[in-house]
Amino acid sequence: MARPHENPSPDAAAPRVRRTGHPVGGTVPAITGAAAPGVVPGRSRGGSGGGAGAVARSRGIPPTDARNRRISDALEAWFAREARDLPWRRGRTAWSALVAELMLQQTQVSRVVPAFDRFMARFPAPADLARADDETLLTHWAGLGYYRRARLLRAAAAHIDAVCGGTVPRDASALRRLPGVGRYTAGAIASIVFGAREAIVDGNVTRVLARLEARRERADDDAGVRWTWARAESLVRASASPGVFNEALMELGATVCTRAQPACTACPLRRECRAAGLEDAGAPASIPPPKPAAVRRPLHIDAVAVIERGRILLERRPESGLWAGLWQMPARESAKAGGHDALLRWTRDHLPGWRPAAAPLHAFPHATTHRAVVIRVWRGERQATGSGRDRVSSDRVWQRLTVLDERPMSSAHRRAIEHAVALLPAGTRRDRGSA
DNA sequence: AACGCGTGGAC
DNA sequence: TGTCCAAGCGT
Repeated sequence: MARPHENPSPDAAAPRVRRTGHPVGGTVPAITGAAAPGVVPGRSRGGSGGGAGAVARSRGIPPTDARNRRISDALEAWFAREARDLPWRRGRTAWSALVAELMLQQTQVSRVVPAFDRFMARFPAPADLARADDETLLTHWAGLGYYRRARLLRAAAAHIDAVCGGTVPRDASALRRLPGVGRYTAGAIASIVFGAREAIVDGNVTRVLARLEARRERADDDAGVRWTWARAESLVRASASPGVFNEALMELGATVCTRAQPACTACPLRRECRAAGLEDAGAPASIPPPKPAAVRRPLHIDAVAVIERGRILLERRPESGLWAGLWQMPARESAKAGGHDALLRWTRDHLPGWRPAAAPLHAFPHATTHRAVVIRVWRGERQATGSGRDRVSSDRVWQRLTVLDERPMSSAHRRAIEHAVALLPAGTRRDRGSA
């Protein structure tokens, strides 16, 4: 796991530092070691430092400031005790953090855990990823969804390799110039890896802060987003260690202040939480209100399983759109369900020499965020057209069934193929040597 | 600036 | 079971 090159994280071990019962308001040991070179100064903590802070204290700290400090102290102390042991928190470097953050965009931790170490082992430095071909790249991203992120990460790696001398930038503004790195990701890396006093807002933070201040409205719109970022910024200004605070805020949302059943009795912010004090029963769980259901457009996919001598015919999807660049069985796609006749016409044009069997082998639904997909799998039958070897266009391949996992595919299409192979006669599955 | 982009956990 | 949504970003 040691990744000795480039950007060792100053506070990689921060959550694990000894916190022998420091009460809220005490100084935070060691994690301020994140105040390494290049850190945005921000507010210094704990001491009786001169300047405006001391003046403010002598006149009485504004309530919001005191509250912000209580919140950030309690949260950081909680995180020091309760932080989960996650792969990207071990031996963290800026590169490993960048990989983790891209993978974690709109993706749950449990999905990323198995993929992360494989990816890092294959691409230990930006230069390794910058040179990767599509197949290798997407294979290592398989199952994570939102495959465009993989290409953006590769583009970021290429930028780092070519423009930044192989080193991940330190500033949020420089990080934001990397493909795939937006406001959240830049702030996360700048703060968590480099200790910069940058705020972050993700889904967890949005929910936690709305509950903390009993802000009942959804924060999707412009005003809501502005409010959330402003609140996050005021808290990170008060925090002892911005990176620890930011990670703790997300962790709280992921493990305690969850969407449906928040564990308020276990929450370190219970005393500060304004939703917890609301009259209506179960108030925190009702914030924010659910978003109205989005319409899912139907998509019907009729895939033809063309299998011979232990090989299956695969085609590559277009470079943009759904499942961009991934492999699948030759398939007809349409907004409305088509019958056998429609598929037969389609195969005449797109799959000469083959035709679909009379009835599908299998059919199953698959939902994406915006689509209600129905996939039907048909067995491909030889047409008696006599000619020799089929012409296979450049974006199609005969793929050996024994090494199917070499081809990056969506989960949906991989499942379709597994069904097809399982249901076919054993003879067609057998590999009869080379050819 | 609204929309497209995957997959599966949780309830 | 259907529904919401998760360490968002690019266009």
